[in-house]
Amino acid sequence: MAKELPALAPAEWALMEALWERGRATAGALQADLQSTRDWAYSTVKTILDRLVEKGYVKSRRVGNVYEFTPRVRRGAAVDRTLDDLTERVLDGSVAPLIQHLVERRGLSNDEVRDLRRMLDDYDAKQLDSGHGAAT
Amino acid sequence: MAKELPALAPAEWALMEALWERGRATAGALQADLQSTRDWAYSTVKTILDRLVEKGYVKSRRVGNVYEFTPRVRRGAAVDRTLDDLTERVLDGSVAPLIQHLVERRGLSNDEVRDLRRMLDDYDAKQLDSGHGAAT
DNA sequence: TACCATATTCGACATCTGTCGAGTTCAAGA
DNA sequence: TCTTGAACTCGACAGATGTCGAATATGGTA
Repeated sequence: MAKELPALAPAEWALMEALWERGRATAGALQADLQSTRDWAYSTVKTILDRLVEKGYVKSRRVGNVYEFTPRVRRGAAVDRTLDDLTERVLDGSVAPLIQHLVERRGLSNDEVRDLRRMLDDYDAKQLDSGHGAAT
Repeated sequence: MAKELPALAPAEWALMEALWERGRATAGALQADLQSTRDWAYSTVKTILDRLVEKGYVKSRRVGNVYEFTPRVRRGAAVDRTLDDLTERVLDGSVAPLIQHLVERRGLSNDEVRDLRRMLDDYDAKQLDSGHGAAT
Protein backbone atom coordinates (compact mmCIF):
# COMPACT_ATOMS: atom_id res chain seq x y z
CA MET A 1 0.00 0.00 0.00
CA ALA A 2 2.71 2.42 -0.86
CA LYS A 3 1.14 5.67 -1.97
CA GLU A 4 2.09 6.48 -5.51
CA LEU A 5 4.57 9.29 -5.26
CA PRO A 6 5.07 11.25 -8.45
CA ALA A 7 8.69 11.52 -9.50
CA LEU A 8 10.81 14.45 -8.43
CA ALA A 9 12.24 16.73 -11.08
CA PRO A 10 15.86 17.87 -10.64
CA ALA A 11 14.99 21.26 -9.26
CA GLU A 12 12.59 19.65 -6.87
CA TRP A 13 15.26 17.32 -5.64
CA ALA A 14 17.50 20.23 -4.86
CA LEU A 15 14.82 21.83 -2.79
CA MET A 16 13.95 18.62 -1.02
CA GLU A 17 17.55 18.04 -0.10
CA ALA A 18 17.65 21.45 1.48
CA LEU A 19 14.42 20.82 3.31
CA TRP A 20 15.46 17.42 4.59
CA GLU A 21 18.61 19.04 5.81
CA ARG A 22 16.71 21.52 7.91
CA GLY A 23 13.76 19.38 8.74
CA ARG A 24 11.55 22.41 8.65
CA ALA A 25 11.93 25.81 7.06
CA THR A 26 10.41 28.81 5.39
CA ALA A 27 10.75 29.57 1.74
CA GLY A 28 13.11 32.36 2.51
CA ALA A 29 15.41 30.18 4.56
CA LEU A 30 15.55 27.57 1.85
CA GLN A 31 16.25 30.20 -0.72
CA ALA A 32 19.18 31.29 1.37
CA ASP A 33 20.41 27.75 1.84
CA LEU A 34 20.41 27.10 -1.85
CA GLN A 35 21.85 30.45 -2.72
CA SER A 36 25.27 29.07 -3.50
CA THR A 37 24.07 26.28 -5.74
CA ARG A 38 20.95 27.67 -7.24
CA ASP A 39 20.59 31.35 -7.43
CA TRP A 40 16.83 31.32 -7.39
CA ALA A 41 14.47 34.21 -6.89
CA TYR A 42 12.20 33.91 -3.92
CA SER A 43 9.21 33.24 -6.11
CA THR A 44 11.01 30.42 -7.83
CA VAL A 45 11.64 28.70 -4.55
CA LYS A 46 8.11 29.29 -3.45
CA THR A 47 6.69 27.93 -6.68
CA ILE A 48 8.68 24.73 -6.46
CA LEU A 49 7.76 24.39 -2.84
CA ASP A 50 4.11 24.70 -3.70
CA ARG A 51 4.43 22.12 -6.39
CA LEU A 52 6.07 19.81 -3.89
CA VAL A 53 3.13 20.28 -1.58
CA GLU A 54 0.81 19.37 -4.42
CA LYS A 55 2.86 16.30 -5.15
CA GLY A 56 2.61 15.24 -1.56
CA TYR A 57 6.27 15.49 -0.69
CA VAL A 58 5.91 18.47 1.55
CA LYS A 59 3.42 19.80 4.00
CA SER A 60 3.04 23.43 4.91
CA ARG A 61 1.36 25.31 7.68
CA ARG A 62 0.97 28.95 8.43
CA VAL A 63 2.97 30.17 11.38
CA GLY A 64 2.12 33.74 12.08
CA ASN A 65 2.28 35.34 8.70
CA VAL A 66 4.78 32.96 7.26
CA TYR A 67 4.52 29.52 5.79
CA GLU A 68 6.59 26.80 7.26
CA PHE A 69 7.34 23.75 5.16
CA THR A 70 8.12 20.28 6.37
CA PRO A 71 8.99 17.12 4.47
CA ARG A 72 6.19 14.64 4.42
CA VAL A 73 8.28 11.96 2.74
CA ARG A 74 11.53 10.60 4.08
CA ARG A 75 14.55 10.94 1.86
CA GLY A 76 14.92 7.21 1.66
CA ALA A 77 11.43 6.85 0.26
CA ALA A 78 12.16 9.43 -2.39
CA VAL A 79 15.35 7.66 -3.34
CA ASP A 80 13.47 4.41 -3.55
CA ARG A 81 10.91 6.01 -5.76
CA THR A 82 13.56 7.34 -8.07
CA LEU A 83 15.42 4.08 -8.23
CA ASP A 84 12.32 2.13 -8.98
CA ASP A 85 11.77 4.46 -11.85
CA LEU A 86 15.28 3.97 -13.05
CA THR A 87 15.32 0.23 -12.81
CA GLU A 88 12.04 0.07 -14.59
CA ARG A 89 13.10 2.00 -17.60
CA VAL A 90 16.80 1.47 -17.86
CA LEU A 91 17.75 -1.80 -16.29
CA ASP A 92 16.11 -4.85 -17.64
CA GLY A 93 17.04 -6.89 -14.66
CA SER A 94 20.77 -6.35 -14.86
CA VAL A 95 21.68 -4.73 -11.60
CA ALA A 96 25.28 -5.78 -11.40
CA PRO A 97 26.56 -3.61 -14.25
CA LEU A 98 24.83 -0.71 -12.67
CA ILE A 99 26.47 -1.30 -9.34
CA GLN A 100 29.77 -1.68 -11.09
CA HIS A 101 29.28 1.65 -12.67
CA LEU A 102 28.34 3.31 -9.44
CA VAL A 103 31.33 2.02 -7.60
CA GLU A 104 33.74 2.93 -10.31
CA ARG A 105 32.21 6.29 -10.82
CA ARG A 106 31.71 7.35 -7.24
CA GLY A 107 33.98 5.36 -5.05
CA LEU A 108 33.29 3.74 -1.71
CA SER A 109 34.69 4.22 1.74
CA ASN A 110 36.24 1.23 3.46
CA ASP A 111 33.23 1.03 5.68
CA GLU A 112 30.95 0.91 2.75
CA VAL A 113 32.98 -1.81 1.16
CA ARG A 114 32.69 -3.80 4.35
CA ASP A 115 28.96 -3.23 4.55
CA LEU A 116 28.43 -4.29 1.03
CA ARG A 117 30.44 -7.41 1.49
CA ARG A 118 28.39 -8.24 4.51
CA MET A 119 25.26 -7.66 2.55
CA LEU A 120 26.41 -10.00 -0.17
CA ASP A 121 27.09 -12.64 2.45
CA ASP A 122 23.60 -12.29 3.79
CA TYR A 123 22.20 -12.38 0.37
CA ASP A 124 24.12 -15.52 -0.43
CA ALA A 125 22.96 -17.17 2.71
CA LYS A 126 19.39 -16.39 1.96
CA GLN A 127 19.77 -17.80 -1.53
CA LEU A 128 21.23 -21.08 -0.37
CA ASP A 129 18.65 -21.20 2.31
CA SER A 130 15.74 -21.01 -0.04
CA GLY A 131 17.02 -23.74 -2.28
CA HIS A 132 18.68 -22.96 -5.55
CA GLY A 133 20.39 -20.25 -7.45
CA ALA A 134 19.75 -19.32 -11.02
CA ALA A 135 21.86 -17.41 -13.44
CA THR A 136 19.75 -16.10 -16.25
CA MET B 1 36.54 13.76 -25.25
CA ALA B 2 33.21 12.25 -24.40
CA LYS B 3 30.57 14.00 -26.43
CA GLU B 4 27.95 15.46 -24.20
CA LEU B 5 24.93 13.30 -24.71
CA PRO B 6 21.66 14.88 -23.73
CA ALA B 7 19.60 12.79 -21.35
CA LEU B 8 16.99 10.40 -22.64
CA ALA B 9 13.39 10.93 -21.66
CA PRO B 10 11.36 7.84 -20.71
CA ALA B 11 9.62 7.55 -24.04
CA GLU B 12 12.94 7.90 -25.77
CA TRP B 13 14.38 5.11 -23.70
CA ALA B 14 11.60 2.83 -24.75
CA LEU B 15 12.28 3.51 -28.37
CA MET B 16 16.02 3.13 -27.98
CA GLU B 17 15.59 -0.21 -26.28
CA ALA B 18 13.56 -1.38 -29.22
CA LEU B 19 16.11 -0.08 -31.64
CA TRP B 20 19.06 -1.59 -29.83
CA GLU B 21 17.19 -4.83 -29.87
CA ARG B 22 16.88 -4.79 -33.63
CA GLY B 23 20.06 -3.01 -34.41
CA ARG B 24 18.39 -1.35 -37.32
CA ALA B 25 14.78 -0.70 -38.18
CA THR B 26 12.17 1.46 -39.79
CA ALA B 27 9.71 3.53 -37.86
CA GLY B 28 6.96 1.15 -38.75
CA ALA B 29 8.83 -1.87 -37.48
CA LEU B 30 9.59 -0.17 -34.20
CA GLN B 31 6.02 0.89 -33.84
CA ALA B 32 5.04 -2.73 -34.21
CA ASP B 33 7.65 -3.90 -31.74
CA LEU B 34 6.42 -1.50 -29.13
CA GLN B 35 2.81 -2.12 -29.83
CA SER B 36 2.29 -4.23 -26.73
CA THR B 37 3.94 -1.79 -24.35
CA ARG B 38 3.24 1.54 -25.91
CA ASP B 39 0.33 1.86 -28.19
CA TRP B 40 1.77 4.72 -30.17
CA ALA B 41 0.55 6.13 -33.44
CA TYR B 42 3.03 5.94 -36.25
CA SER B 43 3.67 9.65 -36.14
CA THR B 44 4.44 9.47 -32.45
CA VAL B 45 7.11 6.90 -33.06
CA LYS B 46 8.48 8.90 -35.93
CA THR B 47 8.58 12.09 -33.93
CA ILE B 48 10.50 10.51 -31.10
CA LEU B 49 12.81 8.89 -33.57
CA ASP B 50 13.51 12.23 -35.18
CA ARG B 51 14.21 13.78 -31.83
CA LEU B 52 16.62 10.98 -31.10
CA VAL B 53 18.40 11.73 -34.32
CA GLU B 54 18.67 15.36 -33.28
CA LYS B 55 20.02 14.33 -29.93
CA GLY B 56 22.65 12.24 -31.59
CA TYR B 57 21.49 8.87 -30.33
CA VAL B 58 20.31 7.64 -33.66
CA LYS B 59 21.31 7.92 -37.25
CA SER B 60 18.98 7.54 -40.18
CA ARG B 61 19.36 6.99 -43.84
CA ARG B 62 16.95 6.71 -46.67
CA VAL B 63 16.60 3.25 -48.14
CA GLY B 64 14.33 3.37 -51.11
CA ASN B 65 11.38 5.34 -49.94
CA VAL B 66 11.75 4.44 -46.33
CA TYR B 67 13.95 5.67 -43.56
CA GLU B 68 16.05 3.21 -41.74
CA PHE B 69 17.25 4.08 -38.25
CA THR B 70 20.32 2.81 -36.48
CA PRO B 71 21.64 3.43 -32.98
CA ARG B 72 24.65 5.67 -32.92
CA VAL B 73 25.22 5.24 -29.21
CA ARG B 74 25.76 1.96 -27.48
CA ARG B 75 23.34 1.03 -24.77
CA GLY B 76 26.06 1.00 -22.18
CA ALA B 77 26.95 4.57 -22.92
CA ALA B 78 23.38 5.64 -22.53
CA VAL B 79 23.14 3.83 -19.22
CA ASP B 80 26.28 5.53 -18.04
CA ARG B 81 24.91 8.85 -19.04
CA THR B 82 21.74 8.21 -17.11
CA LEU B 83 23.52 7.01 -14.03
CA ASP B 84 25.80 9.99 -13.97
CA ASP B 85 22.74 12.12 -13.98
CA LEU B 86 21.23 10.17 -11.18
CA THR B 87 24.24 10.17 -8.94
CA GLU B 88 24.65 13.85 -9.46
CA ARG B 89 21.21 14.82 -8.38
CA VAL B 90 20.17 12.15 -5.98
CA LEU B 91 23.18 10.69 -4.31
CA ASP B 92 25.36 13.02 -2.44
CA GLY B 93 28.18 10.58 -2.28
CA SER B 94 26.27 7.81 -0.60
CA VAL B 95 26.45 4.97 -3.03
CA ALA B 96 26.12 2.11 -0.60
CA PRO B 97 22.50 2.71 0.36
CA LEU B 98 21.68 2.89 -3.27
CA ILE B 99 23.32 -0.42 -3.97
CA GLN B 100 21.54 -1.88 -1.01
CA HIS B 101 18.28 -0.77 -2.46
CA LEU B 102 19.05 -2.16 -5.85
CA VAL B 103 19.98 -5.55 -4.53
CA GLU B 104 16.99 -5.79 -2.28
CA ARG B 105 14.65 -4.55 -4.89
CA ARG B 106 15.89 -6.44 -7.87
CA GLY B 107 17.80 -9.38 -6.70
CA LEU B 108 21.06 -10.79 -7.97
CA SER B 109 22.02 -14.04 -9.57
CA ASN B 110 24.75 -16.09 -7.94
CA ASP B 111 27.06 -15.10 -10.70
CA GLU B 112 26.39 -11.50 -10.08
CA VAL B 113 27.04 -11.91 -6.40
CA ARG B 114 30.35 -13.50 -7.23
CA ASP B 115 31.26 -10.73 -9.63
CA LEU B 116 30.42 -8.06 -7.17
CA ARG B 117 32.42 -9.71 -4.45
CA ARG B 118 35.33 -9.89 -6.79
CA MET B 119 34.93 -6.27 -7.63
CA LEU B 120 34.95 -5.33 -3.98
CA ASP B 121 38.15 -7.26 -3.53
CA ASP B 122 39.75 -5.37 -6.34
CA TYR B 123 38.48 -2.17 -4.98
CA ASP B 124 39.85 -2.95 -1.56
CA ALA B 125 43.21 -3.82 -2.95
CA LYS B 126 43.39 -0.59 -4.79
CA GLN B 127 42.46 1.34 -1.68
CA LEU B 128 45.13 -0.24 0.47
CA ASP B 129 47.51 0.22 -2.31
CA SER B 130 47.06 3.92 -2.49
CA GLY B 131 47.45 4.50 1.21
CA HIS B 132 44.53 4.93 3.55
CA GLY B 133 40.80 4.68 3.81
CA ALA B 134 38.54 7.36 5.15
CA ALA B 135 35.10 7.11 6.61
CA THR B 136 33.35 10.43 6.59
C1' DT C 1 -2.67 6.02 -66.23
C1' DA C 2 -5.69 6.10 -62.03
C1' DC C 3 -5.82 4.30 -57.49
C1' DC C 4 -4.17 2.53 -53.03
C1' DA C 5 -1.73 1.49 -49.00
C1' DT C 6 2.27 3.22 -46.91
C1' DA C 7 5.68 6.20 -45.24
C1' DT C 8 6.66 10.99 -44.51
C1' DT C 9 6.20 15.64 -43.35
C1' DC C 10 4.23 19.46 -40.68
C1' DG C 11 2.37 21.47 -37.39
C1' DA C 12 -0.37 21.52 -33.23
C1' DC C 13 -1.63 21.00 -28.48
C1' DA C 14 -1.54 19.71 -23.53
C1' DT C 15 1.71 18.94 -19.66
C1' DC C 16 5.47 19.47 -16.94
C1' DT C 17 9.54 22.10 -15.66
C1' DG C 18 12.37 26.02 -14.73
C1' DT C 19 12.14 30.77 -13.69
C1' DC C 20 10.62 34.76 -12.75
C1' DG C 21 8.29 39.83 -12.08
C1' DA C 22 4.60 42.63 -10.63
C1' DG C 23 1.25 43.45 -7.54
C1' DT C 24 -0.93 42.55 -2.75
C1' DT C 25 -0.82 41.79 2.34
C1' DC C 26 0.27 42.54 6.77
C1' DA C 27 2.77 43.12 11.07
C1' DA C 28 5.91 46.29 13.17
C1' DG C 29 7.77 50.86 13.43
C1' DA C 30 7.98 55.95 12.87
C1' DT D 1 -2.16 56.38 11.07
C1' DC D 2 1.24 56.06 7.38
C1' DT D 3 5.37 53.68 5.84
C1' DT D 4 8.15 49.92 4.89
C1' DG D 5 9.89 45.61 3.83
C1' DA D 6 9.44 40.86 3.94
C1' DA D 7 6.45 37.19 2.44
C1' DC D 8 2.85 35.83 -0.45
C1' DT D 9 -0.18 35.39 -4.56
C1' DC D 10 -0.94 35.29 -9.58
C1' DG D 11 -0.03 34.66 -13.74
C1' DA D 12 3.21 34.24 -17.47
C1' DC D 13 6.56 32.46 -20.57
C1' DA D 14 9.99 29.43 -22.79
C1' DG D 15 11.62 24.87 -23.53
C1' DA D 16 11.15 19.77 -23.13
C1' DT D 17 8.02 15.88 -23.55
C1' DG D 18 4.15 13.05 -24.96
C1' DT D 19 0.94 12.43 -28.56
C1' DC D 20 -1.23 12.83 -32.36
C1' DG D 21 -4.05 13.99 -37.07
C1' DA D 22 -4.23 15.90 -41.57
C1' DA D 23 -2.07 16.54 -45.77
C1' DT D 24 1.34 14.96 -49.00
C1' DA D 25 4.52 11.97 -51.48
C1' DT D 26 5.59 7.42 -53.62
C1' DG D 27 6.08 3.00 -55.63
C1' DG D 28 3.42 -0.62 -57.31
C1' DT D 29 -0.78 -2.60 -59.17
C1' DA D 30 -5.14 -3.03 -61.73
